[in-house]
Amino acid sequence: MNAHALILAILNYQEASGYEIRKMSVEGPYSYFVDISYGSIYPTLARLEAEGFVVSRTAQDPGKPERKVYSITPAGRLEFIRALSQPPQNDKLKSEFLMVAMAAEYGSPASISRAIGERIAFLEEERAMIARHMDGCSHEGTRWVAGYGLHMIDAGLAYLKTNCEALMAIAGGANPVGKAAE
Amino acid sequence: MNAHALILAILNYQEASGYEIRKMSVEGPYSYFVDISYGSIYPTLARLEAEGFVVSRTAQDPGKPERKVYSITPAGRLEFIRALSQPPQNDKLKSEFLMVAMAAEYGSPASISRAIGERIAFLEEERAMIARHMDGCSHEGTRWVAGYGLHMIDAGLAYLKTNCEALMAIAGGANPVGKAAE
DNA sequence: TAGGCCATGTAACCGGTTACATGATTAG
DNA sequence: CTAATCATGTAACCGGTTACATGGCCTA
Repeated sequence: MNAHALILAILNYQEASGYEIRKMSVEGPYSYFVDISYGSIYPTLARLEAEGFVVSRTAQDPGKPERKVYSITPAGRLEFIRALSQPPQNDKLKSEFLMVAMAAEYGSPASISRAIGERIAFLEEERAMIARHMDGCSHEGTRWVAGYGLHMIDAGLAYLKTNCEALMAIAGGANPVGKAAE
Repeated sequence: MNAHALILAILNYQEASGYEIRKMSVEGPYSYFVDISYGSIYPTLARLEAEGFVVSRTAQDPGKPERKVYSITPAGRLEFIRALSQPPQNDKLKSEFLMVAMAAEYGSPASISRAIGERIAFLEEERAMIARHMDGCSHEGTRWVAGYGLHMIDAGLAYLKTNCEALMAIAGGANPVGKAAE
């Protein structure tokens, strides 16, 4: 899922400015499984417009800077569907937490406990965000995906809560720094 | 988790050649949450050696090409622990499947059903791989992480199996191509 | 009046992938 | 004889991030 396809996907359902697209990818319903920043949004929007997949108009709300609101064209919708119909790549998970957990023996119980605590806090925050998006949203596909997200986050939280002591016990083992420096 | 830290993490537990490191990141116990290819492994190994974090020796097994086996140095271990002690970044999930699911209304029931089927197959394969790594492995951190992986995969499979009909029902709705091209 | 949010955009950089080049050995 | 696996490495490219530049409005 590159910027190209993601932006098309968003604009397929609503028109938006670059700023709003970025917000959606960070705080919005897409944030669970995508990520994108200004540095790729604005150039991509310009390219999509040059290719005829989106068009822009300027909008001005009183007391706010001028916005460039992009909307998808018929060609863009076709392109979106084309992108959708390609066999999806397998999910890619990048987790530093799991790396840290794997090497728990090199952390102190305190640092591991902090890492777990922070992770639980993060997951609960994310859960709340998804739940917030879910009610008030009537789009079925979005609700299905949000349901998936909630389910997975709950599973993660459950594992963390029932196994945090086990992980801290690993951390409490030998003196790893000494071991590492031997 | 960049190549630098990942390679250090692997070499912290065992010596390995670039080829083996790549295998581990694709088929091995690390594959669940990292990914890396030759094009970044070999240059990174060279850099790590120049920096004194790893050393290499050449090994030759009869009937096989010569290998360059890398092992971590005390400085490398310190560097590994340093990397570990930095606050872990939040997980990043990239999922094209979820994007496709979200836009299920633009797919046919058949294509959605195929996507779900392929995903289930993939998850089951991954599950088997993790389970395979888990027994026969006595390293506690690895087992904890593998347990996490199994737990999450099971959660994903459960959601998919109980909600696949719902998703296909979305796909079976309107005539999306006509809608898209209108 | 300082900081935060709105809003757009660029340039430098970076981490990584893809594809290629090379070559030996083994199994079918 | 062919394909697969083992094994190392490079070069071109790419997608993306980070940091910067700019500026107006609103709130504390």
